[in-house]
Amino acid sequence: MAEGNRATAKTNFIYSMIRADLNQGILGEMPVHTRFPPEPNGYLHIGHAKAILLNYFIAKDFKGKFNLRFDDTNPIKEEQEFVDSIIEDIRWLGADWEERLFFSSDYFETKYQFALRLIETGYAYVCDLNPDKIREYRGTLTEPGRDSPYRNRPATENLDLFERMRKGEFPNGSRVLRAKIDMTSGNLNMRDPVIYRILHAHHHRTGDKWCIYPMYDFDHPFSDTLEGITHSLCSIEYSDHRPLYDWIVDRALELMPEAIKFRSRQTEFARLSMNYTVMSKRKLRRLVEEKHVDGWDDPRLPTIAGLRRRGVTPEAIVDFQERIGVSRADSTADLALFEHCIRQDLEIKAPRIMAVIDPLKIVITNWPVGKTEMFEMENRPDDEKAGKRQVPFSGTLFIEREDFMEEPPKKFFRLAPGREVRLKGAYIIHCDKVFKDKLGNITELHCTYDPQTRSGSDTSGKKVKGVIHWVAVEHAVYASVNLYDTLFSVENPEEAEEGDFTTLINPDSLRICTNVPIEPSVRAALPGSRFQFLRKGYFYLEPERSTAEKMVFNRIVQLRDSWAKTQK
RNA sequence: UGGGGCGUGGCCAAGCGGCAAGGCACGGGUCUUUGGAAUCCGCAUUCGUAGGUUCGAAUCCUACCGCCCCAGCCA
Repeated sequence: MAEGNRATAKTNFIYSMIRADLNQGILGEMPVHTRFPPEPNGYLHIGHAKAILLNYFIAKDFKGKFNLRFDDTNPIKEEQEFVDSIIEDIRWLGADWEERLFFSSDYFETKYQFALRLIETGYAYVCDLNPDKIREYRGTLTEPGRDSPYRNRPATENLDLFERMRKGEFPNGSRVLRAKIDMTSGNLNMRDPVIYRILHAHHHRTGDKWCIYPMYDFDHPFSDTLEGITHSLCSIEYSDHRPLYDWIVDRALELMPEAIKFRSRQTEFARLSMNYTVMSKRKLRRLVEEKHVDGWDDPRLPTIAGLRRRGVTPEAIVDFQERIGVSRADSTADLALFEHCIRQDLEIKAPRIMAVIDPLKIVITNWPVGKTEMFEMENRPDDEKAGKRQVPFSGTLFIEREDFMEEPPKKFFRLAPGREVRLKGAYIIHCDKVFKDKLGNITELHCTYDPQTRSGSDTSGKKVKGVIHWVAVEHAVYASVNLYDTLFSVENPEEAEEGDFTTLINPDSLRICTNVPIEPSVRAALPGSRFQFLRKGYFYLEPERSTAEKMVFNRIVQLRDSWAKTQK
């Protein structure tokens, strides 16, 4: 999609809605303004990336603004550590909030003033019911609730009580401030929702200044109006909260118009699910805490930190986000689509290099002893500008164990006794002899090369179907390679019972190969760079864990493998 | 038995009364010194089901079915 056309070309329901809003002029002079409102109580995952990028690109496409605002209204669960990691992740994704980094807690005083006005005008009251009683009075899904006995407390008394709540005169849980709406509403959220609670807790930003904290339903819409958020996007489960959102916005417009920049509105969209992984915070936390994975940034996790450590690029995530689309229907994105996006991005970025994951030694018996020949190989097919590199070839080589079969099935184009293959960029070899240990394991192959088949100047006229990669033994650099696969072996681990979902973990989700021979040009690789190991996949030179002595590569994604498919 | 949503091919997703976009996946061909990439072709007579309105319905109406969310002083 051409840049600049996105605002008019995108067909999802949110873009359509914004276009309609613009056409009807309901934004007035306001720019389209979105925000991402994370609670700093955990790590971000790819589902959050969908929301972040959706909000960010809407602002960008409509030449509007995008805010980052931390929803930090519950000091018990929130920590600065998460603020830092969230900022790092969003920045890495490329969503730019410019100078608009905010915290809900920035507005605590204004919110308190707003609450005071709600009380003065009879829209809110202090309720002394304890949590159990509040629940009891709320009724059930099918039965209406009953009015709290404190519902008609005089405003002056409410004001006094609320001010004393702020001063810290009452213990946690003893009283709350409630909006006076409708205890018989079919929507539980409208049955006089609690909007302030007493919490004697240290807040990561405001310290001990407050001992009452606003609830999400009160806080969020009000913060949106203060920031001039025109389109407040959230996930489907908040649909039921929309009437309350509107109620708060309307009260703000009515009682505190001087502080309000816009009559913000909420729009919900379906959150992202993906197969072969879990996204729920509880399950992710268990995986980390029970050490099923190596921390929040384990490359098998769908966390942004995990994807980054695995080597996935932000561009691939953006592409994925664009392709999955946005709607209100529950949906599960296919891992295959994500992998496609990753490959497509790396296909044009990653230089090729040869590495042999599971080495089998071969000896070229007619190769002059001690001779090394250099071959010039392209860093990227289809792109000469990517340059070339020198790759040494000699008489003892490693090839991939799976590229040889003693008794090849039909359609197997690689090496087998008496058969020929081309060693990529070098010569065609013929397999003469197979050596085995006493257990019958193949230990070595003896082959002969055909001098006339030199790559680029082949005069033999030979045509071989198979081309395999290789590494010269005496020139190899040995690295550690982490082969990652899906963390779960079933498509929908999220549907499993919380109690036993860990039994669904894929036992082969990580295979560590500690001595993988790689062609010597890898020595020049910069930490954080990505390569395509020819025929094997895309790999990331992990900067954090690589040392001067040993490079550590993570497999980002495998190449498509139509041979593996035909084998099935 | 309350309220709010959603149902278009295996997975996403356009479509908004004029006769089913696109992507991924899948199947097949071409090309290829990556069984990669590229490229071409195929892939829903049908839109949860049943009725109705209409010359004409995925789109409008009615009923039914299925799935998801809501009873935190979490967000």
